[in-house]
Amino acid sequence: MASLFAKVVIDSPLPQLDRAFEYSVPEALQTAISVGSRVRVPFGRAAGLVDGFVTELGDQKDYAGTLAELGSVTSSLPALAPNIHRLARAIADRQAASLNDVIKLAVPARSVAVEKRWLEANSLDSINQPEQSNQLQTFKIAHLAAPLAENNIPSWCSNFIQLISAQFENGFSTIVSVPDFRDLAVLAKALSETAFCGSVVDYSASRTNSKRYASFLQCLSRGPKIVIGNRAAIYAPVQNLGLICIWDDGDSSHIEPSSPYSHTREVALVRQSLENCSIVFSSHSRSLEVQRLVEIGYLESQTDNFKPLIRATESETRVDGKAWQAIREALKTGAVLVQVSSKGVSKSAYCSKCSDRAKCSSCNGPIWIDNNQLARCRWCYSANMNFACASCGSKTLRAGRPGATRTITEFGKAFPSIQIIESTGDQPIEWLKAGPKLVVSTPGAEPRVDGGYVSIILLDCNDLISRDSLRATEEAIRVWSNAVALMAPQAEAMAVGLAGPLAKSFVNWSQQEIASRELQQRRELRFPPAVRMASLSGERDLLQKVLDEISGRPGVEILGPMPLSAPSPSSDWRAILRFEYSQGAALAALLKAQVLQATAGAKRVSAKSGRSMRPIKINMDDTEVI
DNA sequence: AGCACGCCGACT
DNA sequence: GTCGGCGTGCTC
Repeated sequence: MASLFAKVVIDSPLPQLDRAFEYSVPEALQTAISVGSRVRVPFGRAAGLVDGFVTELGDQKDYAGTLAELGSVTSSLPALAPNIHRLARAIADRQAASLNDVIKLAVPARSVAVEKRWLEANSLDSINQPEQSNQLQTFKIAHLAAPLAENNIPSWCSNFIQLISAQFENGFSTIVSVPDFRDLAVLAKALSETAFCGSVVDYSASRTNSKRYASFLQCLSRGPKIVIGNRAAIYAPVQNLGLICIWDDGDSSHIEPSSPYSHTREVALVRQSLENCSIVFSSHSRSLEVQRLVEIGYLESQTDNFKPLIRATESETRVDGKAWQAIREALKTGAVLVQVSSKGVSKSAYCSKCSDRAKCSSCNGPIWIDNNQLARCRWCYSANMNFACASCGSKTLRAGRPGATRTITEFGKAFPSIQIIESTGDQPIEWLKAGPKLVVSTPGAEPRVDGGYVSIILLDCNDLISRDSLRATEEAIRVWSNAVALMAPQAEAMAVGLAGPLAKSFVNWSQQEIASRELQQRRELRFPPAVRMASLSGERDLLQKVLDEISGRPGVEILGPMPLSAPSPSSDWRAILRFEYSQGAALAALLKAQVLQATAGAKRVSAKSGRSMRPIKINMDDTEVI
């Protein structure tokens, strides 16, 4: 038998091992091995074997030295398909993370029993092969979905199903990623009534390991699939991908909370370009990232022609007369939703005259009132002693207002005979039957009600837009819009305490205009997504060492570093890097190399001091910092 | 991460 | 003369 060589990626969190190692494949293993197989190999001076995936097979070796022999083939199954390997590599590079960080998201743990059962029904050569022929004309769309449902199927679902159907009939698969399990339930139900319901793969999170592995294998079996799930679904190993659908990309559940800190939207865009498929971002309001892609001509904007009935009332009291009246009227016929902002303590500073968010005089970062009552920038840590408002010139600050603390008891007193239901993030209610009832809910936890709410009251509007985040307006519009989408067709929504141009645009459902205006502001202030912002955090000296190597790079601005909590020798520090999109790839590579070098040299320092050494954390798109 | 290689201080 | 300290570097 001819000689065979395998390149293997090792399962290790170490960034210095983030590359392929080459092994010779002993004759006995040559028939079992394929690209993507799980294998075990000898590595370094470790006593046993370590796990890895085969990424390449060939009859020539590249490595100049002597090769070790591959230890064993755990499973012939191509668990790391070439397209998923390419995607994972690209995401790791973009996020300055390791391939293994991404593989952990993309490839579920193996379940021997599930795999055995699958192999009995599907032979290995029945696995779909990639094909690019007969692809429908591709499209890249940003879709503003009507806040409407017909027969309890939201318009965004029907729209997705139409697109999925065209792909399916042509033999191509679709991946749909949604942020919320309620959205997933709605979509799954709508899909269950289609002709292709048998090809739907539930790829959702929060299931047992064996179920996840079963769904993973289902994606590999013959025929087009419709994969629906949360973040991880974007890595589903389908081999004939025609379309990616992303619902509500503004929802922060689309962000991976640990390394590689990727966003489903960005992973989707990378996969779309690698596999040359179509992509649709659909939502009720538009995220500024998608709006940017529209404005640079990458996505084509599409808007459903429907305008919900919305009134905005300027009000000093939390629930004004008009709102009471609307609730009372609506309760005669059906369910009423009252959206309240969740309680919270705010430390951000505002101009006391015009209520604009206070911004740092040197870098435009958000100003907070720290524990010593000093107005400090959250980004560059400079003290803003001589604050002057950028909008009105006023020189006085005020701390943000604390969240409202009213309870639903006041509604109970006002409507003693009515059923009152509370739904919050901690204890969400999912579905309700139609009929008179008052539902009080925090944003994102609104129960769905059969036939829709007959009235929706958005309270605390002003609180929501003055939250401790520069994304507050974008997020407020998103949660209001998603609430409005739960209304019955002829119903009316009321936004209490909302005034000015934002109120006007929202009432007119001018979603694109709102996003466009907000994005223009971000451009002027050089905030994401007009630019990108990465955060680097870790031990102060180490961090400084890395920053020294980055400083002076064109197109990259360093803000900080500053302590993350009260300064102490052990507390972590954080610096923010503001950079242009064009700098992304080079900066990620540089950061990864520099962090590796700095932490390698620092090992002995921390060994002497007795402190355990934590590596520097790189988040290439930290949305928390704004 | 492990683990060995390598070059300077107190022991049979 | 050597045992062992941990700083350095590599792992196909």
